[in-house]
Order: sequence, then structure tokens, then C-alpha cells
Amino acid sequence: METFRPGPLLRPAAWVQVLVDAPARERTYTYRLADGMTAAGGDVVCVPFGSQLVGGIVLGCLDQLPTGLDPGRLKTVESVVGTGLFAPGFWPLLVRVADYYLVPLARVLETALPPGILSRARRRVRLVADAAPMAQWGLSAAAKSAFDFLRSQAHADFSWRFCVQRLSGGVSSLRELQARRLLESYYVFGETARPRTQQFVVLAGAGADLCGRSAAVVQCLRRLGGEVSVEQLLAEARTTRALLQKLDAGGHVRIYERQILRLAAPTASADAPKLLTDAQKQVLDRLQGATPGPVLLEGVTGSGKTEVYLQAIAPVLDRGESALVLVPEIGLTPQLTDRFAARFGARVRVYHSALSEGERFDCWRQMLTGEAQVVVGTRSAVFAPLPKLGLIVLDEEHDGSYKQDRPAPCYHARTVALWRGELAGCPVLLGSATPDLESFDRATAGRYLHLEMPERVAGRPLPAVEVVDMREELNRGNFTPFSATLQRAVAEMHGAGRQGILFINRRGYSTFVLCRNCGETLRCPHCAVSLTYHRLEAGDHLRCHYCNHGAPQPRACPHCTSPNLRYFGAGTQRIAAQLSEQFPTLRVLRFDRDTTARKDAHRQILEQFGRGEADVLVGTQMLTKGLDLPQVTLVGILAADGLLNLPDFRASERAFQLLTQVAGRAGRGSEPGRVILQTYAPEHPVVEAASTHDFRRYAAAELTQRRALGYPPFVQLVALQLSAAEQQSVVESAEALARRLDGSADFEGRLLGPAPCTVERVAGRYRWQLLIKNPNGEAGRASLRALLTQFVPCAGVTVAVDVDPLRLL
DNA sequence: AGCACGCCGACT
DNA sequence: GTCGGCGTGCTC
Repeated sequence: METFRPGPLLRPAAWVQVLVDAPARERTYTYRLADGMTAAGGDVVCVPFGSQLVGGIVLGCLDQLPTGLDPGRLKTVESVVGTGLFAPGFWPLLVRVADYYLVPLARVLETALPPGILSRARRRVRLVADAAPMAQWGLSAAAKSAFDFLRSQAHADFSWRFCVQRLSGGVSSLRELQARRLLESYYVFGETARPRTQQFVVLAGAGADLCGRSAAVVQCLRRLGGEVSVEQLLAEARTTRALLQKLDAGGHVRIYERQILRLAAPTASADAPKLLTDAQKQVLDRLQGATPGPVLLEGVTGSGKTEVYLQAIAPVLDRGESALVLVPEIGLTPQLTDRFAARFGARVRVYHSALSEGERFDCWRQMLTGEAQVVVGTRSAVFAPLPKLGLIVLDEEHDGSYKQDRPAPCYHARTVALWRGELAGCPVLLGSATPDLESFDRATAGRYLHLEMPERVAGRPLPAVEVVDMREELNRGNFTPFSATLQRAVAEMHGAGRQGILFINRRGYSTFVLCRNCGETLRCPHCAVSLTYHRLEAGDHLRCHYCNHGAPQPRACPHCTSPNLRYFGAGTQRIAAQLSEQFPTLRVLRFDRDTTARKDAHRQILEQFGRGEADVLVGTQMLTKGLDLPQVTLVGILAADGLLNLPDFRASERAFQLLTQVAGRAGRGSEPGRVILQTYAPEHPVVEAASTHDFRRYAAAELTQRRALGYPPFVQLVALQLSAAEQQSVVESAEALARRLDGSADFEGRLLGPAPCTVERVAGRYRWQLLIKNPNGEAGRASLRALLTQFVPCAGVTVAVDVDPLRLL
């Protein structure tokens, strides 16, 4: 962890800590500042790195050199290329994220900035205007011809890449010219930065004196109209770039770069504001009148939260400010994105990590210039550089995908959004039918403005939920996954020509495969879990849902060679198959990660279903995320039990959210909805609360229990996960770390573990976990930060820190 | 990414 | 015996 002081300086510092734009960005580097040069955190600099000049971002200034660094090896910052890359308040936000989540600031920057923003493609060179004529004496032949070529051009300013590719002698000529001060290299950033260009070829000469391949290529170019992209010509003429360059050098064709705007604003038909219900009006009134700060909008499913967001944003845009809308997963909410595009048109941009590097870069630039005024995005969009932020909306604020759990920083977009709102002085609107208990607790404690929409729009009722005891079904001899009630309901629904949704929390066909002879389960060779059986067009297949390891379905047990394999547990595939078997005329669509892997598949499936080309959608948790399908009257939850009994203190909270959200898909149109909830534990409090739509009662009971047991939101948790290929070194390191923590006054007696993770081995790595309860806030995190900096684990062991973990592994 | 250092096959 | 292949490793 860095020891610099971030932010602007009181007096000039001598050294800066720089995040360098090199692939090996694991660490930061220290540079000297030349006399009179000043820099502050967030400035973009050009620094020598190895043999080259690269771009970098100043993370902070140093008053003294880090220990163990030889001053003789230090290099000096070449130039400060840009300041004010970030909107005001942005840099303090990044620093705060780094501090809170116990990660180096460099990690946060890499998360927040679009990849490639510092790309070396923007290194440029220019001819020195007043170069000494005698500097040309004694140049090498290559350098001389390179220099002459550059001077023969109409302009004196070139991209580094162009020079390296085009000039004789390449890099060595460039260096020679630089050494003679004939050419200088510099770094550009910002406006002129790499707008996307594409190379085009245009016919230049008559091409008369050409023969062979060259003639054929020119002929081809002429046939294509005399001017096409290089890409296209290469494909059509089946030639190489080298040949084109030769033709360019010979003056037969000319290659040039043309700018392209990569990202068109989403197009959609216009959409007018809808008439509001009284509840919606009240919420909007209170939003307008409120002082900036967090707002929890607790609105039942189908109460019209999206329309509230849209109408809350409209005045923000009218004031010339911008709005940030965060959604759990962009692919799952094409409907919401479309509505924003339809309402606000060209001012809307979609920003998420699945965009290409170039798309993210373009979008980033448009945000900085104010061209993009409404940004709809996922977790990482919380760092969108919108100036004059007037409102932040977090839809489905309880959703777990707002928390990053893979690479550090393990930030929660809701937490960061609240900080952003604080720094920008704007309201942060958190919306959900099933608020996160932490948000709910703060709202009821008066720390958030708490607004409610307890009824659905147009006086539609919430769907009636029938709980079906699956134990009785078994007693009656029904061994199918569908209870008699559900079967009747499906038949009725089908007869009435309506649509339904069946929810099952697993994908694939069977959740595990067991040998009836030796009793062994087929397991993943890399993970401590059983393999899931999938039926694919390409053949039957076993797949690991943790590391995605795949293997063909064996005909016999690999342990005892018995062919007597039996398939247990039903996933979406099997449910869909059995449903079709039982109701041959029913058209069934699957909606899970397997069927939606393809780009735009979400939208296609939903549109297909929306057009009435299928009767039932069988899917996983994906179904819970804000789908608005007015024709759906029936929702079946096949087995609630898989959700209720997970080894995690938040399991019941998640189960409640999931059940309520799935149930909420029913009856969103003019016809009332019906939900059938199948379970082996009908008396479970979560099942009871979900079936009566009673969030308040559930929340009160759960919060009482959390307080008693010392769990969030009453105590902060920090999870430390250690992993390595060697089991022994993981255990040793975990125990060593535990001893350190127990010896520290802050955490004594507040340490859970070390213990192996629920799934001890994933993708060939063993994982152990320590859980710390930190009741001391920032002071506790500070001592943890110090302790972790000093701790050196065994070789090969990585330690991942997760502040406020959502899932206990 | 570049560029160096470093250890094994075809040349003077 | 040297020139040169590109396999790891470092860059303040």
C-alpha cells in the first residue's frame, strides 16, 4: 500500500509515484520531478520506462524516497502531459475507494478508467522547427532517408506508430533523429487522443507500368471503386499489407487514415412520459423538494419504478446536468435500456465492461465533453466521468451483481455511488421491491429519505401466492417436479392462451451423476464439486459450474466401470424436457446462461416470448431481474428449498429477494397473476413472508437476528481469502495470518476461521478463508491495512481482501 | 510492449 | 570457435 499523500501539494515535492502504462502494471514506479516541475495525483505524465517513453498517471507525491530504492536508478519525469483529466471530485472518490477497500490506488484506477486510455498509440513525434542544419551531418543512410521523407510531407507532426511502420530503419532511425534534436517525441492526451481511425486505400497513379500481383491488386482496387478500406482490399485482392505499402511507396496508391465514430447513439422510437399514479407523483414531488442525499425507493414489483426514474431524470437534463443510471446486468435489462433510449434519445449512452475497448474509450470521451448526458451502465459505470452529475439512480439496489468479487478492488457500486453522490452533491436514488437489509436499516433509521410505492400501477393486485407442500406430493405418489396444483395451473393457463414462467435455480439437465454400483459421484478434476450433466446438440456433456471444465458423458463409471449411472437433481434443461413431455402442445423456451450466451440472445428470447411464439419460459435467477412481461399470468417456483439452506448468513435474505422478485413477474398486465411456490418446508419464515408479500415483517425479524449475532449491517465483515495450488502452503499461510490477527488488539476474539472455503478447491487452487468482524470502522481497517502490508505469505499463495463480502465462499 | 540476458544449432 | 534463434524477466 502506498505511503504517498494523494491530492494537490502544499509545497513542491521532489518525487512522484507513477502508474506506468506498461503491461507489467503490477507495481508503481518512483520518478524524480525536475526543478520547478509540479504534479499532483491524477495528472498524466510522460516518463522514460526502459528504453521508451510511456504515459502514466501520477498516483501521489512523495517527500522522501521509499526505503530500499537506489537514488541512482531514478529517472526524471519527461513532461506533465495533462491535468484535469478527471472531473472535480473524481480523484478523491478513487482515493476513497482505495482506502476503504484496502487496495492500492493503482488497482482502482485500472478498474475506473477505460482500458487503453493511456495507450501508447498516442505517442507522437514532430520535426523540430529550428533544428541546427549541421545536425544532419553524418546521419546514417536509413535515418537520412527517413528524415527526408518526413520533411517532404505536408505536415510536421506524425504518430509514433506511423513512423515506426513507414520509415526506413524504424525505431533506430527515429532514435537517431531524436538524439540529433531533429525530431522530438511527445505524448498527447485527451481531445486528440486516438479517435478510432481506419486505414483506407485510394488509387493514385495510372498503374500502367505494373505487372503481376501489383497489377492485379490495382485492378481489384479499381473494380471496387478506387477507394476502399485496407481491410476490404486485403480480403478482396487476397494480398498482403506489405504489397500495399510497396504500391503506396511507388505512388500507385495512397494509404491514409480516416476517422470513424464508433458508437452510434442507441436508436429507438420516441417514448412520451406516462401518466403517473398518485404514489408516483408523491415520490417525484418529495424527490424534487428533498435535499441532496441518499433516497431509498421501496416500491413493490410492478409499481412503476422505471417511470419514476425517467421523470426524475428529465428535469436534471433540463438543468443541463447529467444522470447516471446503474443496473445489475445490462444484458438482462434490454427493456429498461430501450426505454431510456426511447425517452431521451441521442443523449443516452450505454456503458459496461462488455463493450469493446474502443467503444468504452469513445463513450468515455463523450461523457467528458457532455455529449453523453444519461449513462445507463453496470457496476463499473459508477466511475463514469460525467461532469455536473445531477442524479444517480441504482435500480434493483439489492442486487448482488453490484458487488465486484473477482479482481480487487472488491467494491460495491452502491457504496461507491453513495460516496459519489456525496462528493457531487446530488441525490442517489436506490430503488427496489426488496431492499437490501443494510439500505432498509439505514432508511428506517432516518439516514436515508425513505419513499414508498406499496401498490402496483393501475390498481393491479399483487399476485396470489399458493404454497404447495411437496412432501404431500411424494406421499401421493407424484414423483415429477410438478405438483398436481402446478400441473392444473399450467393446463388452465395454456387453455386460456396465456403465458407462464417456471423458475428453477439450476441450469443444465441433472445436477449430479451418481454410480449406482459403487456410489461415487462424478466430480470435477479441478474443483471440489460434482459435475453437472448437460444435453447438448453436439452430444451429452458433463460440465463444472465453477471452472467450466467440460468432459464428454462417460458411458460407464470411471471408478468401477459399471454402466449403471443415474442422474439426480433437475436443472432447466430437464424441466423444459419434462414439461414438453407432459404438455406436448406447450411451446417451451429456456432462459439461462446456456441459452443466452450468444450476443443479444437475451433480447431475442424475450422478444420471441413477447410476440407469443412460446407459452412458457423456463429459467434461472435471470428471470428475476426486472423483466416486464405483461402477458404472464402464471409463475411456478419449482423448488424453493435449494435457496433456503445455503451455508451463508445472507442466504435467507437472498432467498426472500429471489422468491419475491420471481413472483413479481406474474400479473403485470391486465389479467391478475398467480404464483405457485413449491417447497418441502412450507413453514419456513422466508417462504411465509414471500408468499404474503410481507417485506417489512421479514426485514424486522431478520435484522433482529443479525443484531443479536453480530452480523452486517451491525458489524463490518472483512474476508481474507488465501489460495494456492499447494494445499499445505495455503493452510500454513492462513494460520500464520490468523495468529497475527489474533495478536492484534483490534481483532482479538473477532476472528472466524481460518477454514476451508465451502468449495475448497476451484480450478486447481485450494482456498481458505478468514473472516474478521470489524466493529471499529476506519480505525479497524487502518490497522488491518498495516497488518496486511507487513504480512508475507508462503510462496505461491495469494491473499485477496474483500471488505463487506456479500457471499461467504 | 520492448529490450536484454541467456543458453543451444549452422556458419566463418 | 562465433552469429543468431527466441525463451524468461525487468523496466523507477
